[in-house]
Parts: sequence; C-alpha cells; structure tokens
Amino acid sequence: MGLRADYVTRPREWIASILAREPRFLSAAQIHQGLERDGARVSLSTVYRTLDHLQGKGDITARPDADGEVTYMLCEPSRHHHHAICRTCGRVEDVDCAAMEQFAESLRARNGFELDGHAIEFFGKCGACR
Amino acid sequence: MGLRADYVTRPREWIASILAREPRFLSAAQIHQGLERDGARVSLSTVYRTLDHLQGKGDITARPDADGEVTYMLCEPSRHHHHAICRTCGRVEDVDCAAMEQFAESLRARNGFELDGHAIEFFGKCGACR
DNA sequence: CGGGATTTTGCGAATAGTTCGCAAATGAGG
DNA sequence: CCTCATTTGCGAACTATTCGCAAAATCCCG
Ligand SMILES: [Zn+2]
Ligand SMILES: [Zn+2]
Ligand SMILES: [Zn+2]
Ligand SMILES: [Zn+2]
Repeated sequence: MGLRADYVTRPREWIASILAREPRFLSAAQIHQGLERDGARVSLSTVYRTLDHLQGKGDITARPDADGEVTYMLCEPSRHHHHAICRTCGRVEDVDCAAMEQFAESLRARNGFELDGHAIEFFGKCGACR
Repeated sequence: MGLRADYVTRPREWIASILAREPRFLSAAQIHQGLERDGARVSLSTVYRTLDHLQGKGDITARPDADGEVTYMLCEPSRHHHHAICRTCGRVEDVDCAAMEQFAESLRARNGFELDGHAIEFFGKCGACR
C-alpha cells in the first residue's frame, strides 16, 4: 500500500530513449515505428501505457496536434515555459516565460528561430464565474 | 462551373444558431445534443459536414481540446486574435493581439477575467531549417 | 407554381486513435 | 533461484470522425 512500484523494463528504456533523442512532439504511432526501426519489438498498447506512465511522473508533455492526434515530448511541464515549434521540421525549442514581449527578438537572437506566427491561450475565471 | 453552391438548409441554420448562442468551444457531439434538446433532428454526419463547411467559409474556429477531441466556435480566424478561456465554464472572450505584455492587466480590467495561466506556442523556422 | 440539375442529408459501414481485460512474461527483493 | 507485484502482448472494445450511396431538399429557370 503506499509506495507505487516503478519497474525498469526494456520497453520503457527503449521508449524513453526514442523520446530522448527527438526534440519534437511524436505521436504514439511514430514512437512505435521508431521502436520497430530500432529492432525493438514493443506493442502499441505498451507505448500508450508507458506514455501515460511518463506523463504521470511529470517527465513528458502531451499535446494534441492540429488534427487532434495526441503527441508527446520529453519536457518537464513543472518548469513553466513555452515552446517554439518549427513549421518545417517540428523541432521544439524551449522558451522561458519571463518577458513575453521580448520573445520574438530573443528567439531569433538566441536560437536563430524565425518567428512567423503564434498561438496563445489564456486561462482563468471569467467575470460571471467569480 | 466556378461558383460553389452554398445551400441554406434547416440543419445548417439550426447548427449555426446553436453556435451563435454559445460563446465557447463545442464538440460535434455537444452540438448534436443541443440540436436534440431543441427538437431538431439532424444526423451526426451532417453536424460534422456542416462544421467543415463553416470552417471552409472561415466562420468558425476549430481547436482540439486537451484530450484531442476537436471543438468548434463561431469566431473569425481571419481577424488575428487570441482567446481567454474560462477554466470553470469554458466561456471564451476574444483578446486582440496588440500588446501581449498588457494582456493580463487589460483582460482583468476589460472583462473581469481573472488570469491564472496561459499557453503559448510560437511557430516559424528553426535555425537548422533556414 | 412546377421540373430538373445540383447539393445536402441520413444511414450504416468503414477508419483511425486509444483503451481494456486477461493470461503470460518480466523485474524486484530476499 | 523463488515468490509476488508489476508490466507486457494480444485481441477485442470504444470513441471520434469519415465515407458511399440512395433519398430528400434546395435552387433556378421557365
Ligand atoms: Zn519544453
Ligand atoms: Zn526546423
Ligand atoms: Zn475568437
Ligand atoms: Zn466562466
């Protein structure tokens, strides 16, 4: 009772290693394909379960892509920050949250990232709900 | 041949009217339920097709929710702006894109919206892709 | 007000992504 | 090694979304 087990297994190591070397959001299917390419035989169910597991540990971030397919990336959501996503290759660069207004400039300066769009969502309580 | 037909039909009017009175993102299923509640019998397929149609006309915005289910709201995506989404009731208020830094303040002042979080995504080309 | 060409709808079947149940395999600990 | 809890694989079940096709609705024009 109490302690939650956290076995180290081949499938989990393989999946973590795929995520570790891809700085972009990957779908469960893409991860599964990556495993096959590496010669690692892991069921798709296990991929999903491992992703849930990693998400539970706070090791990965999940996000539905434009079509609603959920994608995952190694990234600590606990450290509040945002993402710059390359429209061409999908590469993700972390962006801290300090000065929003400077983002466009600093992004370019720091990462060579050429900004051409952004999406923002604010959350909170509307007047009626307070 | 050129002109694209754009029939005015009951289902389309009903669906548009549901969207018109809900300032929040609704899933196809929620819209379908709303139609039934109104006594309007429309198939779920038609709901999806009408949503595609409205999206094609640029009348609605679609966005996958956290679980990947796609949701829709009456909102012109052509006028670039962002959304403040109430964590409690889902109400969406439009926010223009001018001065990002002032958003938190102005949101509260203008709409009584109490901000407690935000998600931002930048898009563009990374250094490697340029 | 029809009549016919065109578009839209409903239905059920087909997809695609994700989850589940359960028996067999694996990892942790002694 | 042995034992027990956890994890895996497999196939079936689910859910959201899309499709094909015949029937119904809309529009246009006379
Ligand atoms: Zn990150
Ligand atoms: Zn790139
Ligand atoms: Zn809007
Ligand atoms: Zn609210």
